[in-house]
Amino acid sequence: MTNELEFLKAHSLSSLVRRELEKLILSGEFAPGERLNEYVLAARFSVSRGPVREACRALAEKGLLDLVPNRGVFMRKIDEGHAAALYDVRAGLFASAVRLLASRITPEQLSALEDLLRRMDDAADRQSLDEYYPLNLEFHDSLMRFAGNSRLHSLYGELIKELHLFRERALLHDGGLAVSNAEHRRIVDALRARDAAAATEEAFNHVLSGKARMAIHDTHESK
Amino acid sequence: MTNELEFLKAHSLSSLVRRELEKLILSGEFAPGERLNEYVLAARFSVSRGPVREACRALAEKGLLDLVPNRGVFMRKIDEGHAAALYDVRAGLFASAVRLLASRITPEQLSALEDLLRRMDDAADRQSLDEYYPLNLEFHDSLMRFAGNSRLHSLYGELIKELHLFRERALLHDGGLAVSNAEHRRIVDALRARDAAAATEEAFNHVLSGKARMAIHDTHESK
DNA sequence: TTACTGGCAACTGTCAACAAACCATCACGG
DNA sequence: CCGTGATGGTTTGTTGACAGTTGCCAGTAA
Repeated sequence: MTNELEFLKAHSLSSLVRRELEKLILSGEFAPGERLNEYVLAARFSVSRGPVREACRALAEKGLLDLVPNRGVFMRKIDEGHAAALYDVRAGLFASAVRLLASRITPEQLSALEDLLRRMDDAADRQSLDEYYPLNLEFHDSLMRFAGNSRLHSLYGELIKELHLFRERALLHDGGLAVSNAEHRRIVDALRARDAAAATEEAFNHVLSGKARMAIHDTHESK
Repeated sequence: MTNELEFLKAHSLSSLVRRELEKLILSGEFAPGERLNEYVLAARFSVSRGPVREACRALAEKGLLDLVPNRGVFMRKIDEGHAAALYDVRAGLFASAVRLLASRITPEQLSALEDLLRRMDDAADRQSLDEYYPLNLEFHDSLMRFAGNSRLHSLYGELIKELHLFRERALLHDGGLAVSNAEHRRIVDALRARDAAAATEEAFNHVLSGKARMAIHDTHESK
């Protein structure tokens, strides 16, 4: 039995609302560009508008919501250009984590990654995106965690959440699974060899390949 | 004459307080770990506690303040471990920007960078940290801007602000100026050659050299 | 029909007050 | 003398209400 009172004492109402609202957003409850009514949200969570406002401000700061003065909060609408930019940032963070990890990876971490590789191979053989997807997520998250830099890890997680807002196309088309996992394997191989430069390169290109697989075109920011 | 009403209409009180509070924080007005009284801040800015709370939440989200439930907001205290981690993230973002820039840099951008290099050389010759420091800042900022990814740029800026909280030691000791600028030059050389891999490597190592110059030890996160 | 104006409804921005939590002080008992 | 528990003041968390702004819509004139 989880004691909810204990949870309430540790976290304030604002943070609870924030967590709940974030879940709603990521679950696709609201359409992109849709306006969120503070009053309605407050009623939905049975709190006053204060905590709702604070939660919205926090989520806007994280990039999940747009804030327009005197107009309200809107679901962030991510276009191709933004998604492409986010992918580039993500590639940089991922490559950086892999680079750090190359010099300090342990045998246990290596075997954990190799285990994930095998399971992803199985899923790819079966063309099962439903199996592959969570494993892929865990693979990336493990790498970030192993890098031993919590800030890097959390930054990456926020980026992933933000990218979830952009879901216009399928994440991977069937043929991509094997290709994607082959890239994973090259990263792990470089890590095992403790070749920081090669691992960095493979990691960076892996994310950029993912961007290409999503058919996101690089609209170079004009301004 | 700047019309202040126009400014007030565009930005809400919360955002004004936030901006002002950020300036205070970065100017070193408060000691690390010091507690900020919401009521006092509200009185100082002649507003109610609401906007102050929202501003504090936003700044806490950005990593400048610590938020403890039922206790209040505290100046973020950055220890060596955190600073080291931030430097690693910064290295990743910087290297990533340089990598992106390598394939699209224009002659105008190159000559702008080279101009900064020359001026930094002058400052280094004169051992003038006061001249060198802003130029160094502008050099890094220009690179991030030229990369053409606004998200990368703003993320980097926030990281720099956060690192400002850690000011226990001098930024560069005299001998470091020439060394630092030599690294800058290698980055620009690689960019001119459009050698993405080399530029990435130089950029990453430049930031890590900066970390070493600050004598920040790498306390590998235990957990 | 189209463009403009005035009023209306809804919503956000801000404030002041209430309730709960925390910290320090001090009295009391072992 | 030290540990324990009560007590008061201070500060945060939350609420409800008020004021200002925005966008919509009807109505009128060209």
